[in-house]
Amino acid sequence: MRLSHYFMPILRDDPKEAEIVSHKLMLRCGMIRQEAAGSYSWLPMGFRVLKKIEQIVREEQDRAGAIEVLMPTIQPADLWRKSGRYDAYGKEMLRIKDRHDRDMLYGPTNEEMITDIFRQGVQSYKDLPRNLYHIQWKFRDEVRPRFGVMRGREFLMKDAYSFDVSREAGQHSYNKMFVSYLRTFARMGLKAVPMRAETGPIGGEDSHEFLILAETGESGVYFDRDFFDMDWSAFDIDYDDVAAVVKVVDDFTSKYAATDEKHDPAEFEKRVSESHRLAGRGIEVGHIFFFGTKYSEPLGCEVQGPDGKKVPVHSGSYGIGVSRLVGGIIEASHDAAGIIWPEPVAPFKVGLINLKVGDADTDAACLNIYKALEGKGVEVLYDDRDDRPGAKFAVMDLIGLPYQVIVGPRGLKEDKIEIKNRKTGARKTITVQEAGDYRNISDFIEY
RNA sequence: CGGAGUGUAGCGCAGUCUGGUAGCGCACCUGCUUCGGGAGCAGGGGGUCGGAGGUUCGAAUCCUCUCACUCCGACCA
Repeated sequence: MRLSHYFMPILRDDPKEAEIVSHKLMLRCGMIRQEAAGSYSWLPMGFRVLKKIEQIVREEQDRAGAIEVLMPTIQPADLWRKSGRYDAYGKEMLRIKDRHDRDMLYGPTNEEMITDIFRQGVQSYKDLPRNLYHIQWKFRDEVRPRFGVMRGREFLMKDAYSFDVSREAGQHSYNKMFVSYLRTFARMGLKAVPMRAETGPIGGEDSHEFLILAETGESGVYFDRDFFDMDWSAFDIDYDDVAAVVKVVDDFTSKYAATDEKHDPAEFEKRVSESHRLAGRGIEVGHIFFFGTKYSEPLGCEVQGPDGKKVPVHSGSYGIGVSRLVGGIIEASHDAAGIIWPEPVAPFKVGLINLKVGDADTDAACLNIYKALEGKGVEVLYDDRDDRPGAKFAVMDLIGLPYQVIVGPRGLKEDKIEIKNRKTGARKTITVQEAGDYRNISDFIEY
């Protein structure tokens, strides 16, 4: 993409309304624009990141055996009247009437609907287990939205719902989601620590929150520093291997980790040596629940067992805050100059900086590099605007693409171009010859 | 939902107390000089002051109502 043709309204100063760093940076980079309290338009830069995160979530859900569906944002109230939650949900639920004066609502969640879908489609234990998920916009009319996309009213969320024939099978479904969450967040460059959570008003038998560390997190967290030394990437696991899945879950739940709600200082001191005790703040990016039959019994969500009798299914629900993750990743990965995107979610991999637009040699070199990278499938944002070098550097650092390829007349005189790693600041210089007249430039960009 | 505050140019703000017909910085446009870490000079365009009503010869400024947004608290992915 050529920057001269792109839509990326950069702000030089922090907008007044933004409190936290991710909100400021997202506005300054032109990733989002606020349309109403807690409701945002996603501009091209932000949209690209959102889509990448969504896709990683999708791939890992699929890999763990979940099946994607899509349910509407606008739901009939009747469904919620049946579950008794239409009145219970309160003002957080946005209620709407259609032209026939029927009560509708903008879904704050889809539990009722997915349960209905499941009941209609599954009658026999032979059809279990199943895990259905969707990635959809939801609306909760929060009293006080804030922190940009971290706590908006409209937000993109992945919800999965598992249905199993027995407690043991349900636990395995829960464990699979647990492991898939580790994989999902690790792929985004995050260490999301699983912490035992209050099941809260939703209730159920088991629940874990996944939190990433950030100063602006909404929860206090206490955990064993061993988490940082664990291998977060080696879960190339066979999800059907029950024992292997259990082992990973056990590994990650054996260490102490708790939010302030569940924190027990005495236990913390007992289980974790002083030098390993870490305390900080965390942002919740995922939350999983195992309900058992808590909901299926009252809702009559049953299947016919081998003996012909109806048995309530064991269910679980699993959420990931997709839009929230955009802000969360920035909170966890930025510096004074701007965002530092982890490569898998970066809007572009490479920022190509033409330091002297209009200089024939520089223009030609940049164009060659641009074409070579695009030809190799490397996403590149080419700053071909007629602007001063300093401004270009500042903008490129601000938007935080992982690598910058810097080309100017001064370097080209010696047949040299420069590659900078945004995260480490490391720079290396390569010659045009080394890059095979730019054709192999992608080989020199570290991945 | 309680408390506090703010709405003036794309962004950040001054002007409001003490009414006289809107200003600054950045951004933007033109030209010249500059050009490896947010350049300099000169010239220029853009707002009717959140909205409605009222007071007044005259309202960004005073009064009434209203809408929106922000912050603190309680709540929450």
